[in-house]
Amino acid sequence: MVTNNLNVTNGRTAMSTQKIYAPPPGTNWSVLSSTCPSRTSLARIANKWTAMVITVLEDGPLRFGDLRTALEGISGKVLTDTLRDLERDGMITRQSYAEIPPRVEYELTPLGRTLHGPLSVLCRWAEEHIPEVLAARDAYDER
Amino acid sequence: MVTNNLNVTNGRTAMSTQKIYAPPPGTNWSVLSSTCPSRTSLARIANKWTAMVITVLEDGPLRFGDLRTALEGISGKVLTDTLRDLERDGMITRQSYAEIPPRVEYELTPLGRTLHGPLSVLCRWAEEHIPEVLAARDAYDER
DNA sequence: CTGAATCCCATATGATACTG
DNA sequence: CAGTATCATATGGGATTCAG
Repeated sequence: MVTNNLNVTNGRTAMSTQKIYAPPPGTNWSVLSSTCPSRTSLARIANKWTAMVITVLEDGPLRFGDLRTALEGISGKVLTDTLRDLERDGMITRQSYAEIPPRVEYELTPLGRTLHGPLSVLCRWAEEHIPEVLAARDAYDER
Repeated sequence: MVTNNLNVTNGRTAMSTQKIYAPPPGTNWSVLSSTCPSRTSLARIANKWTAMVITVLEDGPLRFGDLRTALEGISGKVLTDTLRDLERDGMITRQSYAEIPPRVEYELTPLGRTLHGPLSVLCRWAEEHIPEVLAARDAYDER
């Protein structure tokens, strides 16, 4: 199941969006506030699989199996859950074709595309700084 | 306990770092590869609490209690675990003062500081796009 | 055969009580 | 104050089974 692990009362319609999410007077209304809905959003995007999915989808739509191959090692369930969460949050679209064998394609939405830059930066950071991180781990564990 | 949830054989010393993490010939050696150590790194940084901790620490060292206050809603245990993981990976330093009452300060390392930009971008993205995300959720759930 | 739901376990996270 | 210990629960994730 796709659960919403967040301690926030959902807003209602898209129309009233701006009003609902305005900070109460005198409140620091940021991702740091436990009552701010943006935390739900941060939890979704600051996530290992999300980062990889968005990064991989940049080059165009991919079907389920291709994503699974690209994201070496992800299980079917986790990929399904991740994709559904991303679809729900408006980051990707899901296009199912009535064919045999079945074909389902996932594609970045404009919103999702705005996330690609930031997330790919993160992926690159991870790749570029492994040596330093692993060295730090070695040093730390040696004590 | 602080666990390492990763499927990677640790490298050995900092000296041999460059050799060990060179990709086997013909391999796409990226964060997408399940055998690439950078995944361990990505898992740590692409994380809700990590993003918030690094973001908050940018303005200078903070002590445990201040961090806990700033990161509204985090439990002591989780904050401890998160900080220890970040320290192990060389992102922050921990300075303990022999005073009563005790004082412990956490500070970004140069390595950690290189992460601040990318992660704060993510936090800001979350803050700026909540309306769109919540609207998308509304639309999705309405079906 | 592809995509995804189900079952089940490991881990992550959180609340609470306790200590130097 | 800054943790640790313990316990309870939520979530992540893999193996398997199911559906079209």
